[in-house]
Formats: sequence, C-alpha cells, structure tokens
Amino acid sequence: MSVESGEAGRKPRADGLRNRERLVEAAKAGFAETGPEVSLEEIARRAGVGIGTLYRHFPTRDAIVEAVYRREVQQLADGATRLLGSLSPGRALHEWMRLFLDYIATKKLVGPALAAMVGGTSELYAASGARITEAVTLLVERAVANGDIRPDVDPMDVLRALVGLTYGNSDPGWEASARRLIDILMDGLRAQA
Amino acid sequence: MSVESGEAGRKPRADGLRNRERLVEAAKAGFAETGPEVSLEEIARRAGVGIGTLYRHFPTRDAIVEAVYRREVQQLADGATRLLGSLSPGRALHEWMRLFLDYIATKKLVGPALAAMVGGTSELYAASGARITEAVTLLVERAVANGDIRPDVDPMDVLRALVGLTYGNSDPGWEASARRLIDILMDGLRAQA
DNA sequence: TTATATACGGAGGGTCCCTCCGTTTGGCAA
DNA sequence: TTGCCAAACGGAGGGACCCTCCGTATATAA
Repeated sequence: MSVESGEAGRKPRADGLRNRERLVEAAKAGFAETGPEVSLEEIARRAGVGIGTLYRHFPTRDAIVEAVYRREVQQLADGATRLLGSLSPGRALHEWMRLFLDYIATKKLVGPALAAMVGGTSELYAASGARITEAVTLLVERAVANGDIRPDVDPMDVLRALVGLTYGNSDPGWEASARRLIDILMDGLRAQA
Repeated sequence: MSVESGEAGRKPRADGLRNRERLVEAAKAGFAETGPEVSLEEIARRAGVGIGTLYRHFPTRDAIVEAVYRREVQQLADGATRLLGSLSPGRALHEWMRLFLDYIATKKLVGPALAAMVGGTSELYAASGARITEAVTLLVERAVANGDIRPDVDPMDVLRALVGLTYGNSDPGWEASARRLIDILMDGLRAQA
C-alpha cells in the first residue's frame, strides 16, 4: 500500500539482458547463413542458451525476426550520425552507402520472412523506412552544405539509387558489383554541375 | 535383345494412376482449406493412401504443388473449348470468365507456395500464361466473329481486366464482387461501339 | 493360372516446435 | 556480508512433420 504501484520494479537482471543480446546476434548470423527458415533451436544453440530461454525472450518466431530487423535498421540509421562525427560529410555519405549494402544483405534475408507472415509486416517496414529517410537526408544535406557534392541532389534519389542497385541481387559477386557502382555513383555526385 | 529397348514397357497399373489422381485432388483441397503449408501427411490422409505412396508419386513438395497448379491451368484452358462446344461464343466467354475466378482462387493459394521456392517458378508460370492467352484469344475471336461482342476488343485487354479484378482479393465477399464486375464487363463488351 | 514387376502402406529415425517445471542466480534489504 | 526470493535458466518431453526403407499385396503379361 505504501509503495507506488507503478511498474518500476527492480533493475532487470544482467544475465537476462546479455542472453537477449546473444540471441539476437545468433539469430542474425543464422538468418545470414541458413536463411529465414533457420530453426529456433539452432539459434538457441548458436547463442549458447537453452531453448526455454529463447522462448521466454521471444515468444514467437516473428518476435525474434522483428528484433533482428529493428536492430539492423537502428544501427544503419545510427551509422549516419556516427560517420558524420568522424569523417567529412562527403566521405561519410560514401561510407554510409557501403553500410547500406550490409543492411540490404540482412534485409534481403529478413524481408522474405516478414513477407511470409500474414499482415503485420507493413508497420515495421514503414517505421524503418522513415528512419532510413531521415538518415540519408541528413547525410546529403550536410554533404551539400559542405560543398562535397553537387547541390541539386535529392536525398530520395540517392535512396532510390541504392535500392535500385540491390535489385537482381542474390547472384554471387553481386555485392562486389554493387560496391563498384556505389563508387561510380559517388563520382557522379561529386561532379559539380 | 529381341525386344525393342525403348521404354514402352507394360501398361501403368490402374491403382497407381488412381492414387496419383486422388493425391492431386487431395492436395488441391488441402491447399484451398489449410493453405500452402498443409502437411504432406495430411494430403496423404485426405487421399486415403499411405505416406509412402505420396512420396513415390511426388518425391518433393514442389512436385505435388506443380501437379496441382498445372492441372488447374490445363482445366481452365480446356474449359474454353468445352464451353465453345455447348454455348454461343458470347455466353462461352462469359462463363469462362467465371471459371477464371475459380482458377484465381486456386492460383492465389498455389502462387505463394511457388514464390517461396527458389527459382523454378518462372518456367511454370510462363507455360501457363501461354495456355491462358491462347484460350482467351480463341474465345474473344469467336465471339467477335459471331457478332456477340464489339469487334475492337483485344483479347489481352480482357485478360488484363480479369487479372486486375483479382487484385485486392482475399477479403471476404471478394468473389461475389468480382462476379458482379464480370457481368458488368460483359455488358460493356456486348455494347456495340 | 502363375510369375513378377509395380505399387502399396506405415513403422521408424531424425528434426523441429513449444510447454512446463525443477534448479540456479542476480539484485536488494537487513 | 549475508540471506531471501523474484527472475531467469535449461532441457526433458509430447506432439507434429519430414522422408526412407522394406515387407506385403496386386495388376498385368505370359
């Protein structure tokens, strides 16, 4: 009675947080190596935890897929500000595009899993789309302001180009080719009109 | 030595053919009711045969999916000539459009399963597309020749309209709505320019 | 009718899903 | 520090599914 009945109970246990993190990491690796159909027991094994622990943290398969996906998007968005902190805006944009490739490689694996679910996929994609848009807009605006790239660049065009690059992927050697195209794209952006 | 070494061996056993047919029928029903993830054991159960029999006829899941799909397309294409044999060309076209709806309802279930497979889907779809195109072309040409519909109708437009009708399906009541639209479409086709 | 190639059925071994519950451990109060 | 106990752990186990293998049954041809 005397205690506030809010839900700010005790601090979450350190092992719980650690295992959750390990599971997401293991799931990401599993999706990348085995594909979206990787078994949950395999993920638990990779993470070095029991299957029960996996199910406590992620009651459904969708839950862990979403966790992986959300984290990737978050890291990609955070990557923009991080790169801007240590590089010139132009180089930050260039590096971020490369980061985008890794993101797509992950999304390519996670995407089908999401698509296979009934409903539920759109909000997740929409939310992630907004974050990515913010990130690329920030990068382009800074690069333009710094004179690193031509001023008539629409951030969304850059995003479209990046997404476009990734179509027709899944061939071996695709990623190397996409990296070369990104370099070419950057050359184009740097060329003052 | 004295016998031709071709592969025209003995006649296939009647029970083998019968069970194969039952399996395809059961698979179709299973896809329709349970969805593309229906278990192979469930299909065997529906067909009233042992699981071993299913695997002998269809060594992979893909094989039975393909069998169902191919048969549906075949039946739809055959439906065109069948209807032309018993109805006026205009009515045959109308009935065939309705038949198309059932086909789409099936394809909608089979399609995702095909899409989920890696590769292999395109040839199947391409082959079926050609058959459907032939069928609709035949129907439209006959109906035009008979004066049942206006002469400036491109068969492919009819096909596109039919496919278009089916977008945004999977809602309850979709099929009834599509049927009404087909009636309206036919009225439009009948109206002489 | 008999021989035999064909086809049948389902037991069985392996994997996976998910739940349940006895055991362990980290956070916190005394 | 110590001890309590909520929180977290792990994995056995039941059920479903996948697929293979092989003994049994039967349709066809001679």
